[in-house]
This record gives sequence, C-alpha cells and structure tokens, in this order.
Amino acid sequence: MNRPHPSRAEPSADGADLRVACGDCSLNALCLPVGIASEDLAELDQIIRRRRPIARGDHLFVCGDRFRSIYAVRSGSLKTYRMTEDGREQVTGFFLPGEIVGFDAIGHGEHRCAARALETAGVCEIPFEELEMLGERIPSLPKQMLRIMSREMHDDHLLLMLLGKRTADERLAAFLVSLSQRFGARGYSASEFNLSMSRVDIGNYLGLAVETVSRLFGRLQEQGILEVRHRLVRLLSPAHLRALAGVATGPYN
Amino acid sequence: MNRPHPSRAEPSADGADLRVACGDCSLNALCLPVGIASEDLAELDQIIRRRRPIARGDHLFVCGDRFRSIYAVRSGSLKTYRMTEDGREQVTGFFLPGEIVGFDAIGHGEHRCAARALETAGVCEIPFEELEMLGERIPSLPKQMLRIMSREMHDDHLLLMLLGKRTADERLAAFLVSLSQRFGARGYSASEFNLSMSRVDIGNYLGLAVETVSRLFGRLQEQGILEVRHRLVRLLSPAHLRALAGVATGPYN
DNA sequence: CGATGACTTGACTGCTGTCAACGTGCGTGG
DNA sequence: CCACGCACGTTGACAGCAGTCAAGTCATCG
Repeated sequence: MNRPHPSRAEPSADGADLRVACGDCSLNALCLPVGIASEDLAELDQIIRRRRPIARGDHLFVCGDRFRSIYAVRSGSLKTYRMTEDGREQVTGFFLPGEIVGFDAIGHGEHRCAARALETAGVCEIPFEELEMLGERIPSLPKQMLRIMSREMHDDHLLLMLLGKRTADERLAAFLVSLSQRFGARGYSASEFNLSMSRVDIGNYLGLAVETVSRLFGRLQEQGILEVRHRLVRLLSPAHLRALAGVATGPYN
Repeated sequence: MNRPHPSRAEPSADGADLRVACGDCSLNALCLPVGIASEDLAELDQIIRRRRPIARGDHLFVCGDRFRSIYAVRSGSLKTYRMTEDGREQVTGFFLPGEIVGFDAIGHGEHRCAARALETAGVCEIPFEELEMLGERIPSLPKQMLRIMSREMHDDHLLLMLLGKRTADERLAAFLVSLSQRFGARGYSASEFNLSMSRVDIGNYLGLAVETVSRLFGRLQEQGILEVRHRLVRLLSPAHLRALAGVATGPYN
C-alpha cells in the first residue's frame, strides 16, 4: 500500500498535513492516480507539490499567468472564470475535490481563465513539464490524463446541451443533479450538500439572473422537490429533479 | 518528405484517393501530426485507415457505439449530436477539416453522441488502442493529443460563455466569427464561406429557434454587417461582427 | 411541372431580465 | 453582550426579447 513513514509528514502552520501521499489520499480513486501502479505512484508523488491551503477568495492562478502546472483539488472547492471585454465576469466551471483544474491551458501555454477558491481549499500542484516527462516512463499516466480530459469534455458537452436549449428550471435542476452526482461519487451525501458558490455565481454559470435563481429555488421548494436554507440544499425528490433536468444530468453520465 | 509511392494509392470507387499520407495532407499543420517527426509519421500513417467518403446524412458513429477510434476530418464537415430523453436532438458540435471527432468518448468506452456528415466528408479513422500503443514509443504523440484536447476544451468553455449569458444576436455573431476563424486557419476564405449546416442545426446548436436565426441573419444583413444568400455568407464588416460577439469569439482565441 | 423540404415573415404570448425595495445572517466593534 | 453595517439573498412590478404557431415563399430534385 506504499504508506509513507509518518515522519515524512510536514504539518503546515494551520495544522493541515501538506505531505499526504497520493496513495493515502481518499480521492485517489477519482484523481490522476487511477490505474497507476503503486511503485509508479511514488514517482508521481515526488513531483507533486502540496500547497498550503488557499483562503476563500484567493486566486490559484489568474488569466494570463504562464501555464506551469495543473492542480488537483484535495479539499474545498474553486471556480474558474473569465472576464469579458466589457469587464463582466463569466464563470466557466466549479471544481470539487478529486477534480483537476487547468487542463484547458495546456494548449495555450498560459491560463486563459482565473481560478479562485470558493472556500478554503487544498490543492496539489502538479508541474506539467515534469508530468509529461514522467509520462514517457509511465505509459498509463498520459492514458489516464486523456481519460480525465475526455470526461471533462463530455461534461462540458452536457453543459452545452443544458445552456443551449433549456428553460431556467431545467438549467437549475440539471445543475443540482450534477452537483449531487459529483458529491455522491466523492463519498459525500448526494441528497444533502452545501453550495459553496453564491447565487450570483450560480446564475452567472447557468446564464440566469440572480433573481431568477432565487425564484427557482423558491418554486422547487414549493413543489416539494427540495429544501433550501441559505446554502444548504436537501433533495427531497431526486427523481423529480432528474426528470426536470432532462437527459443532461451532468458529469460522467 | 516521405511521399508514398504512387502505386500505393488506391483510388476509391468515386475517384477519391484514400491513401493520401499524413505527410502529404494539407491539414497536417492542424491535425494530429503536429510536432511529430517525419520518421515517426510513417508509423502513424500505418495505423490510420482512410475510409471511403461518407455521404451527406450518413453516420460516422451513433450513440452507444463502442469506442474504437477517433476520426480526423479530411474534407467536408460533420455535426455531433445527442438525443434528449424526450427525443429532441441537441447538436453538440460542428467539425471542419483538420478537426478531430470522438475525443469525448475516450473516458467512457462508448460514444455518447452521434456524428453525422453535413455534406460528403472524408475522414481518417485512427484506432485508439493502436494510437495509445504508438504513443508509448513516440512521446510527442500523447503530448500533441493533450494539446488538441486542451484546445477543444478551451473552445467549449468559450462556447459555454456564449450560451451562458448572451443575447441571440451575440450568439449568432460569435458563431459566425468562430466559423470565420476556423475557415481562415484552414486556408479557406475567412470572409466568405458556405454554411454546411442548416438553419435548424444552427438554431439547435446556439439554443435559438429557427425563426430567430432567420430573423437575425436578416437583421445583420440590414445593418450591412454581412450578406447571406441561402447558405453562402459574406462578411462585410468582420470588425462589427466581432464587436457584437464580444470576447467569446471561438476556437484558439 | 409539381412535390418536398428549407427558409422567411408575421402576430402574439410568456418567460426571464431589469430595476427597485426589502429581509436576513454574519462579523465587527463598541 | 448587543447594535450596527454590509454582503447576500428574496420578493415584487414591469417591460422586452425570443419562442411558438401559422402562413407564405423559395430552391431543388425527381
């Protein structure tokens, strides 16, 4: 199982352990290590830099930063966004633990969007050049990367379907179903979870006005499909929600 | 330059040469071979299967097909689409020469969308398993794949921005700017091109009713920004169009 | 030349954005 | 401990953009 010796652990100032190895990470079934033999995992571990937690509102990178690394979310959550010419912000994605941020910069050499923590977030920084070099020795590594990217593309396509045609209800429903599935896959409750993003972010992401989002939450609650208190959501009738959302339910669907 | 011996050419029934090697393909600067040394290119050539042209309306693959290959478009164009639960079709993308179809299936083992030719289309079939094996010997191959996928993800994010917030005018403008850029990058005219997709497909893709698309073309023409005759589009004022589109102009932006 | 499908144009309705005011919770500081 | 302020969220009124329904025009092909 390749458990590292405890003495290698280096607790950070606030007590978080920055040296948890991939082999010990509860997310390794979802993350980059999938399909990597444990002896190779040690090599992967060596190039990964555990960063100290990012505080809510802080940036992991901003638009224009040179692309050096991709980042695996270990805890907390982030959003990515771009600025339009006229200065409006456009949210392009939310990232939960086990998801990887920064893939879309590989082709450009610099980040075209910014990533900001929605709440205190732990991330593993994975220097891309070293990762590519490692990939030459461990063939399963680039394969796994392709798989992860492919899934993310697929998710994006689902979201595209979502935004392309559907009404406001359907958008919000599909968003919630997607979140529910992702939380479920990570071992959290799929029926009760906290929204780390604000109503503004949700509306921005889904292409809806904040007021519309607020009204929709109200309506879904009236219909007995869910309960909302502030940012805590409890799904009372996931089936109804799924039906509302249509087929485009979200990741890994 | 690795030109294949003419005798190896196998003209198909309708005269198209099915054995054009990557090295001779006018699209190799955009396609998978980017950054691949010519001696390695021969190996890539060996696993690629040039298929006979696909007729307009025919499927390259349908939803549920086992994933075996990705496909590089050599000529013509395709659309990918999914079916929603209630039987509606949702277009998820258009693919021009030099673009690669099927990446989003890598992570799933089967195709989650269907691909259909919008006009007679030539494609190169690239068996994925063999490509991955080849990638173990040619490290630049998986690197290039990651780059291509990254760019496609980036494009998807731009499209997301588009559908997320903007008005109908902005969506259509951005769509046209994107097409224009892609045609330009392929050596075709960036200011005058044929839409291979129907108004229905455009509307479907952009999340607009056909009638709205039609009216918008009319309005853009009134404003002197472009000329439309059937499916032939001529951009009279690309700058205006770009301004209308906002920042989300499309691929490789 | 007629049939068919693609596209356009018009009238009307309704969803959703905008503007505005108000409520609520949380953190700060007295 | 309480009061205040601020950010976030909710609710209401209204208007406009875009969807829907319907009819009509145009091009292509047999």
